[in-house]
Amino acid sequence: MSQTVLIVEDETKVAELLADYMQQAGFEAVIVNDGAHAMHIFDRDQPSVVLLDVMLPNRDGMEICKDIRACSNVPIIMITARVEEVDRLLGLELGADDYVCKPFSPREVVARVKAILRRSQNVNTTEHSLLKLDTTRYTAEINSQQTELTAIEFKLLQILSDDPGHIYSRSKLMDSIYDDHRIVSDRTIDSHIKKLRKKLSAINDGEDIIRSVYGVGYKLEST
Amino acid sequence: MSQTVLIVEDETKVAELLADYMQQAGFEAVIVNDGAHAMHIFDRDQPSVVLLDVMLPNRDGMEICKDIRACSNVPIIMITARVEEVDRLLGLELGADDYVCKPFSPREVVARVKAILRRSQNVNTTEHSLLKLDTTRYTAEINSQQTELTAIEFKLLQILSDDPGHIYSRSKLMDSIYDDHRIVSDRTIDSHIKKLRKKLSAINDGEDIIRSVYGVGYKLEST
DNA sequence: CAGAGTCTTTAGGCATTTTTAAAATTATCC
DNA sequence: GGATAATTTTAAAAATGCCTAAAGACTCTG
Repeated sequence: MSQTVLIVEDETKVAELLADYMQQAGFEAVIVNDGAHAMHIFDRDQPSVVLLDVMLPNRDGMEICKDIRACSNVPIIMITARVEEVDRLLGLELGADDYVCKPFSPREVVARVKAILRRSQNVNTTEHSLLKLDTTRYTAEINSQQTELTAIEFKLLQILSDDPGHIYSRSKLMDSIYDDHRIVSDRTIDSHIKKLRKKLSAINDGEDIIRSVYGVGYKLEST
Repeated sequence: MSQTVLIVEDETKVAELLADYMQQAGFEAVIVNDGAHAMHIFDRDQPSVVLLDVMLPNRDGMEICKDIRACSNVPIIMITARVEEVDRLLGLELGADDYVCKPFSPREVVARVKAILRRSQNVNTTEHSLLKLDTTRYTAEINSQQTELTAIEFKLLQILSDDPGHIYSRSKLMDSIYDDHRIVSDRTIDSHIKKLRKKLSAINDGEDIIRSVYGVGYKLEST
């Protein structure tokens, strides 16, 4: 059930670099290096996100963007060579969801892709009745009691609370926390979970809402 | 106590784009996509600025402008599709404070909004429970003790105090300080923060109201 | 163009967080 | 219930990010 990223980019090096990072992040990656074929592949593969270079041979990225928008609301991230161009593109109201400038950090692109997917999928996730997260403050609230979380603790909780009951493996949690594909020990996750549990119990009458599932991973109680 | 921008614009994409940028700049953004409801939302939310598209369904932007002017001096920025139209609008003396043409650069709009607020806030000082900022003097006051700030220090403090408790990343602070997309070292922000802290402590019994959040950024104490 | 003030960068020391490793506990399966 | 495998705890190591101070760069002003 892996999600597909369509990469429309003529520079092979760049395309493969992106593809590599996307795969590391758990996506399937499909590369098209020629504007003329982009729509065909798009129709065939029905990707979850499109990374679209503005400068392309045969067919301009902006045209492709419009064509996609004519038939789909799939998130589109435009890749452009210069910062100043972003403003111009924005003005054109092409309907892209985000913009990235070259030279970009692949990690950043992965982060944006994840962020966009999170946004577009958040629409139908129900909020955990008890738990509220404040992204601007990095705090968690249960029954109007608050606690401050570190960056990693917050992200971890954010993912778990995206879909309470869903069991996330340690490696999936790692992938979601780090935008680079760094490898850390499974025990690292345990360690963060432990700290999270401590902080959350403190504002929840000592009750633990994080459950470990033997041999699988962690989940949030799904009441 | 973040400031609100009311965006009256029927094209969803454009509205959301603007809202996004406004939020990045530390404002709250409210969107109305139908001229007929604009006044109602205006009364309800009491925005600090209004971005108003001229062409709207149901109710013309110019009429709305007049209605707002009938009951408020809030800054209004009109958005129009063609340059030539600006001249015509100017002739009508609608009472708008500024005009922007499509296709516009969102950054430019943000800059104009900030500029207008800077101007109009000259009169009333924004105040944190303890902290008062005087935009005309670039001074901060705590318990009737004052200190003078440099332009950058002042803007920095202004952003932080917009929403105490909100953690702003260094890059977000940079974006808010500079209207061009200039990139400076993260340490630069630290350096300004350091100077701010020194000046603020001096008028606050040595207490520091700026907190750093490891791996995230800075915030103002939110008591 | 010199001087003053402001802004930016640099680099070493310090603080916090993150990661690891190893021991203690708990769960699963037969 | 005993053997095995996974999780939790603990504590200490490693990594990362922050603070400071001082120096260099820049920008005004006269």
